[in-house]
Amino acid sequence: MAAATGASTPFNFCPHAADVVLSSWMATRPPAPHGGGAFGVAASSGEMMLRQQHLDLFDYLSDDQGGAGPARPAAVPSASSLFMPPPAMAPAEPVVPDAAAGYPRRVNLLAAAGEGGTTRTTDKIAFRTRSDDEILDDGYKWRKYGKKSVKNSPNPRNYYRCSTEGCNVKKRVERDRNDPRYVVTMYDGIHNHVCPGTVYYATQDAASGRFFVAGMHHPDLN
DNA sequence: CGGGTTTGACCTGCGC
DNA sequence: GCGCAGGTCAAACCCG
Repeated sequence: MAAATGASTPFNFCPHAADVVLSSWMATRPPAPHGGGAFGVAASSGEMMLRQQHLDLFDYLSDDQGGAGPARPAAVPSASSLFMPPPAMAPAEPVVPDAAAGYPRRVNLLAAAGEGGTTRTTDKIAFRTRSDDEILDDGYKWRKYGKKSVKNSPNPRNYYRCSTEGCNVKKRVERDRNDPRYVVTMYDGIHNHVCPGTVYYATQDAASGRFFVAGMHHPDLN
C-alpha cells in the first residue's frame, strides 16, 4: 500500500506559509525587498518550502481571488506570478476558479464573506499542476479519509487530512475535469506544526516584474 | 499489530 | 419541505 506521501511528484509546499506570504506579504512589502530582487519566501512565517522541479505548470489560487470571482484586482500581484515555475517550466497561467467547474462551494462562500476591503490572511488555497501523479509531496504527511465522485466530473475527488496529531489541515485532490493532465489540489486550514521541508527562494524578473523560483538557497548566499 | 486505504452510509447546506 | 451534491464518518480491509 502506498501511503499518500509515498512516491510522488517532487514538490514541497507549505500552504499556510504561502498563504501568509501571498495574502499579507505581497500586500505590505514593496517588490524586490533584498535589493537584487531576491527574497526569502520563508520570511515571517518561519518557513516556506517549495521544491518543484518537474511540474510543467504551477497554478496557484487563493480564496482571496474568490471561488467564482471575476479577475483579480490588478493592483495586487497574482499568486501565480509570485510562484512562477522555474525558467525551464511553462509560465503559470492565471486560473479563474469556476464554481460551476467544480471548485468547492464552501470556498466561494468564504471568499464572499471576506469581502471587506481589508487585507486578510486565509487558510484556503488551491493550485493546479500538470502531473501524472495525483499526490504531490508537499512535505506533510497526509491520511486519506474519503473519496467522492463529483457531479459532471469523470474524476473522483480524494480527501486527505494531515496525519499530525492535533493538526486539522485538510486537502482535496482531484483531476481537472477539463484537462485530466492537470491535478487540482486545494488546501484547507493552517498547520500548527513545523513543515519538514526546505526554504525556497525566488527572484524577480526586472523586466516583467514577475517572480521566478530561484532555487533551494538564497542566491546571495550561494 | 499499527497505520493507512477503501467505501458505503450518514450528515449538512443549498437551490428550487 | 424536498432533493441533490459535497463532505465526513467509521467499519472493514490491506499492507509492511
